[in-house]
Amino acid sequence: MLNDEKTVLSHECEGCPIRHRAVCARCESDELERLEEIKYYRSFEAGQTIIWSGDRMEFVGSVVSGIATLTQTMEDGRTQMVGLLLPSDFVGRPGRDGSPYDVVATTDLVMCCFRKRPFEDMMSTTPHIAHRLLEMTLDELDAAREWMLVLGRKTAREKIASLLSIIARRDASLNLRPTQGALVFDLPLTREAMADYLGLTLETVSRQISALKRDGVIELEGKRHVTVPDFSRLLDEAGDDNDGGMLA
Amino acid sequence: MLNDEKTVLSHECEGCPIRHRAVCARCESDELERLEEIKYYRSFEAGQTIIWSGDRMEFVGSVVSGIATLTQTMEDGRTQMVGLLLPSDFVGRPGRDGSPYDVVATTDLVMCCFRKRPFEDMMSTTPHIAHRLLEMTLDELDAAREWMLVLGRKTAREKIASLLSIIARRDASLNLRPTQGALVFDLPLTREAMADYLGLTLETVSRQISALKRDGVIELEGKRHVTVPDFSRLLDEAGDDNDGGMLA
DNA sequence: TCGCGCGCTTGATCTGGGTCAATGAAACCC
DNA sequence: GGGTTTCATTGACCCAGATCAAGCGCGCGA
Repeated sequence: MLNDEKTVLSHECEGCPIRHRAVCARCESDELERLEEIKYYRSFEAGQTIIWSGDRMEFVGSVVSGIATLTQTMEDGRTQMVGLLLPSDFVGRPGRDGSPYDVVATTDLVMCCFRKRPFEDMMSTTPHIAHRLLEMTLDELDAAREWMLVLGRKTAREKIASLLSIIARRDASLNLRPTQGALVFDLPLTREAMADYLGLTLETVSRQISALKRDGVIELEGKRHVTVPDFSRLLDEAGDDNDGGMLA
Repeated sequence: MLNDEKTVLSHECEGCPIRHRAVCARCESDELERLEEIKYYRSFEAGQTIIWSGDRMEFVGSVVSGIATLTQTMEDGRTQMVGLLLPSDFVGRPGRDGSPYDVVATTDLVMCCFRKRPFEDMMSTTPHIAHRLLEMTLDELDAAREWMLVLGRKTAREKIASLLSIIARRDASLNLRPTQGALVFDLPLTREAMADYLGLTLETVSRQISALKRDGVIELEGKRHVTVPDFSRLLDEAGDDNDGGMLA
């Protein structure tokens, strides 16, 4: 389903939404060149903090491979993850200097970055880049608000199912077992990181995963490898409206 | 405080971020005229639903007076408020047709609207309007993520204090009693609406408000009129970093 | 090969906030 | 002025999930 992007690539950068979704299809070649000039890659190791809350951010960019998280922490140590960044997700706040949360690489991570100042200049002179940024920010806002429902009103079991279905949707869409509609994927987060995302403790996460396994909603091989035999069942458990069409 | 609206109507519109923050300072006069052409006002009564989740939205705009909320509901009736719209807040998703949540007027409400299609056209030809939209969307995103911390990790008492401090900041900054740094404001929400915003029940909201009153953090006159004798005390209760500068 | 540490699981117990139910108190309307 | 409605408070009890604590299993370095 993403194959046609390749035809557009000319320079590939798998997972970079600026190039793929906004630039390639519509940019003039000199815009592509200017982007190319301010672009660079950075790698991070699992566990490394990319930006501390309050730090100046010198770049915007997007995740190419691996997982990053946005995390807020209270003085007494309580932490809440406020964003989960999977490949192709955008990081950065054009027009703002600081980051209001920690950005952490939870797995080994590669990012495709653009130097911030020149990127902002391009943005202000290239309407469709600005437009794409707005699109992406609206997507993030929708995701944040959906997550507010999860945090505020769902039970622990529903929270786990919600998280699994999000990861499944994003991560497993290519690993679909087409013969039977089962999804297979690896959990990219520790139990503790899941707890931080879900507003739970790691013990509760562990218990609820065990419960979902016991009830046949998921199958586990090792601690991280998940098979979802029936995705709509998982959506039911998540309490989501399941209009069924999603995997059609 | 909004009386001057009348004097201003032909041009300025108190509480409209498009005109005030983005357009007036930087727009050419023909842009102002075009905006004027597609602008209109709408009034709603307390309790009225402005847009149902899934509905097509024909306008974008901003709150002039009154309070609106964004609400998500699960099939079984659990509801979570995902946005609180005070005067000057923006409503709308340029580039998108439907609303993913209910928009409800919780008090009598006046909105300043722009017809959506022509507004989008203007946006794509007027970079600084697009830029302002991005700014506002980033603000909303920050607010949503801050609220995720509230929902996921704070206690009931901290949640109430957080909500009060947000309303105080927005609503009471003009009603400051300068002699003593006390803040006075009216709660614009029922206990139930507060509960929906905070991921609590209305009983818990009521109990915690009583507790804050008993402990002298707030004073109540009637059910809705609040005095905060010491704002930094309230911030402490909210668990927020209180760097003190806010009211300086 | 052993031991050590980290990620995870599971059990026992505790508690914050939910649930259910009764009462109070304004506002409003005959 | 009394009845109805809506919003809020308060009490008694309960339970989902937190907390505290004990192991398990696997990878890794010596």
